[in-house]
Amino acid sequence: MVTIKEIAEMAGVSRTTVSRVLNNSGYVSEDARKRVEKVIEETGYVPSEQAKSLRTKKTKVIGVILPTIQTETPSRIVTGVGKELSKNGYQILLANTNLDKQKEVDYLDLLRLRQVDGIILIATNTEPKLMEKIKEIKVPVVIVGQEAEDMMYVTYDDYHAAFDLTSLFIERGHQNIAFIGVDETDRAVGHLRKKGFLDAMESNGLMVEPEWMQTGVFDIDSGHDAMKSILEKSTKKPTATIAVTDRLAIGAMSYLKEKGVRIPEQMALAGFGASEIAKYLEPPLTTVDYQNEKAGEQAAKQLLAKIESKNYQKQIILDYRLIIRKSV
Amino acid sequence: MVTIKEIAEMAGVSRTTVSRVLNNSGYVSEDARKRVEKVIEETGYVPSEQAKSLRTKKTKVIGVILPTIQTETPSRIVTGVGKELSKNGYQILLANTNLDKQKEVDYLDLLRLRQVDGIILIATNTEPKLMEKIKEIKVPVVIVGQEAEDMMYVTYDDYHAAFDLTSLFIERGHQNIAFIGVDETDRAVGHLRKKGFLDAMESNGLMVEPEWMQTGVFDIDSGHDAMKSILEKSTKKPTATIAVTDRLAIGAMSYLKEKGVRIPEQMALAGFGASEIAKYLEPPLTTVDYQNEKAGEQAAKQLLAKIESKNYQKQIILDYRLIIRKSV
DNA sequence: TATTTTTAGGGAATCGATTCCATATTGTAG
DNA sequence: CTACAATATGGAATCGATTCCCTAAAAATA
Repeated sequence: MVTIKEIAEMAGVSRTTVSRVLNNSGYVSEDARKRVEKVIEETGYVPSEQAKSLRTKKTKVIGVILPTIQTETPSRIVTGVGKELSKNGYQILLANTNLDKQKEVDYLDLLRLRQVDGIILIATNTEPKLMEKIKEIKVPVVIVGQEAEDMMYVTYDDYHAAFDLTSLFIERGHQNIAFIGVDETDRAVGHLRKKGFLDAMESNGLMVEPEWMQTGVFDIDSGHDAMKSILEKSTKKPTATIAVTDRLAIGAMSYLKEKGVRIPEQMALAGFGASEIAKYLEPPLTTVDYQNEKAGEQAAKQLLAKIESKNYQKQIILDYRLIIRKSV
Repeated sequence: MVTIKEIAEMAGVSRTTVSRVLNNSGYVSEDARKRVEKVIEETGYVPSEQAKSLRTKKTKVIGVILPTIQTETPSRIVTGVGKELSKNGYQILLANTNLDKQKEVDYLDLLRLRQVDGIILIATNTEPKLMEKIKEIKVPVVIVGQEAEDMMYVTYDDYHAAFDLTSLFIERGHQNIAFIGVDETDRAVGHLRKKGFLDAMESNGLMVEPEWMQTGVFDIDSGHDAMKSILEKSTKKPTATIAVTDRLAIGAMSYLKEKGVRIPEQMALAGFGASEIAKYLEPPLTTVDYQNEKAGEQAAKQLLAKIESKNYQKQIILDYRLIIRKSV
């Protein structure tokens, strides 16, 4: 591996001059510049990022913390982040928590030690422990998917998306609507989507039976089980169900099919997340598209702007789009 | 950020001694060690990875090159890689090619410049340009998902998996079997799975009409289109179809449903990859499970062994498992 | 007791860049 | 013809660790 020192010797100049050519800074004569450039060309020299970052305190690496890489939402976000970063010569250091909340906190520390220039946190919660750590580490952090006071974030309008989706069901004549949610420590998915649903129901003067409100985790089976609970436990049967993720909806759908319940005639169904498969289900699933890739791009863009001390938007709430298919 | 120099001053020793305590090397008196440890404890000092790697030429970072993060196979592999690496204090630098072959080559260079200790390449091909670059960069590289002479790799027994799956259809009485493949530059998925299929057919004395062999790309729609071609173009109609990925199978399934073709009565169907959704399709899809996460773990394990000059297995071919469901 | 070996610890070089500061040369305004 | 600014370049310090080499004291051996 050739170093700046050797380039300097070969070009008959000092390391300083080579550095000036590299960084386009200071005064360098046309003659010297040519010689240095020629040697660089010939040797294929590329400066060591290690050495550079030791001196400059910049690594051109962004840490990305995510709960799992195996579901579509985070994958798409990372794709967006990656595209934007690579355009700007940055790279991603990946930290996968495998859904372990404690690790979200731990990785913040670890990434700081790795001297990343910034962190993108695809968050599952906004608990105080996590928020405090973010403030403590003094590395710019952008949260994706959750709102949090004082923080930089890019998120979705979960409340209104849920409100609109519920309104759609109501417009189509449904009065008894069930809801499959997740734990409310996930403010975005757990709390806001539920609130949007409940407010839409209330503002239309509709009641929600407690048995219609079920809670699952982020997998298909738990959607299946939730649907089962809804149908078995409720006395008044709902005619529609909203699940807060497509996977929960898919699980619900599989239970309905097992029981021979026709969709949407006997039970309308919708999810969130515009998963690829939704379109190919039978019937195709109504869902909400959040443009996760764009969220990732935005997060990266704002983070880089902040890092490079340019103007940036601290908080972004992205739009959503209902994709209405045959399941309603 | 506190440095080794400050720790040395606070503990009343030289940087050398602090370094010795840190690395458990050389002679340090019990007394001095205690003092240094106390100061480290109090300050929460952690040595800079930058500085360390500048000197030692080790970064404890592994580059992972993948074609996309949005499909299950690479995601699972990365999950496995991540688990194994983090156990050993290594981290992942992610390079997403977004299916651009040229970038596979480019990223090898880029990761080398970042001084990664090793690279895991989730490969889509084994073209000479790529293989040459791997040899050129002199960083240990493990290929996942493809076989390649002289290289380190972890892959699957694609040939026999396809052979067995085809045999299963034949055992169940199918004689006319269609095949939805992909481009053969992807040796594993394109070539070997096709060869396994053809050899199984041949060894049972079965003919394959050219119209039964369709080629798609790695998405659902192209499975749909391939199925369409098969049914529209063939004169003798197949009674079963094998698709080389579950997504292609899902596409094929959606076409069949559109046309009211019953599965498996009129057309049996199977895919590869054990995608999560396969189980919830209607009918549940028969598929081949490759244990991708394990492949990722193995790749990481062997790579680290190589890096740390321990014994390692250069080439690993992992087992597979047929998951037989109602679609056959 | 003399000599060798082990233990302990520091000084300084090193890794590969950037950058401050000093110096030399050339150009330009007064 | 000065004086001063602009241009051009290099020496050396710096970033934060590791590590080679050297010295000194303590312990073991002759």
